[in-house]
Amino acid sequence: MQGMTTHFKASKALKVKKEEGENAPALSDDELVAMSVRELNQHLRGLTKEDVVRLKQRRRTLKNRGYAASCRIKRVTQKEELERQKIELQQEVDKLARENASMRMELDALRAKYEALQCFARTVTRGPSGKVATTSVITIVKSANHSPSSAPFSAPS
Amino acid sequence: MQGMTTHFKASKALKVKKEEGENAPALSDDELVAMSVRELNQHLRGLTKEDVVRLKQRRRTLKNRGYAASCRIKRVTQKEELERQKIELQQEVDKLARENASMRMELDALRAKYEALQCFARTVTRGPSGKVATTSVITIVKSANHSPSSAPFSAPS
DNA sequence: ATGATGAGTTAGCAC
DNA sequence: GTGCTAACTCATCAT
Repeated sequence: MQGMTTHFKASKALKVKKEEGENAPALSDDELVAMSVRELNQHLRGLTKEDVVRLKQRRRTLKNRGYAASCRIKRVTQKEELERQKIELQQEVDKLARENASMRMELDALRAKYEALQCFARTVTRGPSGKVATTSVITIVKSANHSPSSAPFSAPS
Repeated sequence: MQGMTTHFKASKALKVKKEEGENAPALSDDELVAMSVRELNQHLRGLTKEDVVRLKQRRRTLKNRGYAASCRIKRVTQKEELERQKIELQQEVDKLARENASMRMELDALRAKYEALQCFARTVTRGPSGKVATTSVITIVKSANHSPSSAPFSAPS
């Protein structure tokens, strides 16, 4: 709109101090925006009504510039946060899916082991002559059990 | 200047103010921004160099206004998309977690059933006198099996 | 008064 | 030239 305050960062230009006869302290943007209301009022003494209004408006504009920057930062932060959470959830999905697959295999293996043992139990309970049954269940168990840690049951001594 | 209305294939209708000696068609913003370059050049005939520049600049500004709007729409759309995906992933996590818990219970139940059967198999194979063993495994099975569909194994008839 | 945000403007990049 | 986007300004709302 009006060609004012282009984006240059005046960093503490203290060329003109608060000397006595000087009424224009030439406040930098940083100084003006960081000033408290009470400090501002001290700088406002001896200025025309128009200058007061102009200075206050400049302060407001500078503040707004900062608010706009915060707003943009907040926006990108929230977006990054969403993306972070999304990745986190995706990892959790992967982890649970892996656990799930692993458990499914374990379940299948156990079911197989169980059915093998069930088969053996049937033969044993049906035919009381246990010698052949014992031999056959050992064979079944060796083919069904893939984990060496847990034998389906102790072989009879 | 007003006699060249032979090109009626122009997209927008010719407005008023074309009759008098005024050669400013008073393009609306919508017309100007929707115009093709070729159409624009036709409207540029007989204008000052300054007016040409001004009109082109106005067109650019109007275009930019539209771009800014698209940019904002895109921004909120992407954010909504992220939130949608996040909800979707959360639902998937919940579903997998439920499946997981269910399978864990199934696994525990099966392990218990298996151990009961294993126990029974040991007693049967160790002591060949099968009468007491048969009775005891039936008792164990009744306490460990919670699903009525699958009995651990058929009770001996 | 202060802070936040939608919309419009400008500068500047990429194609 | 066209489209996009960061930064800025302004209007407007809420506190």
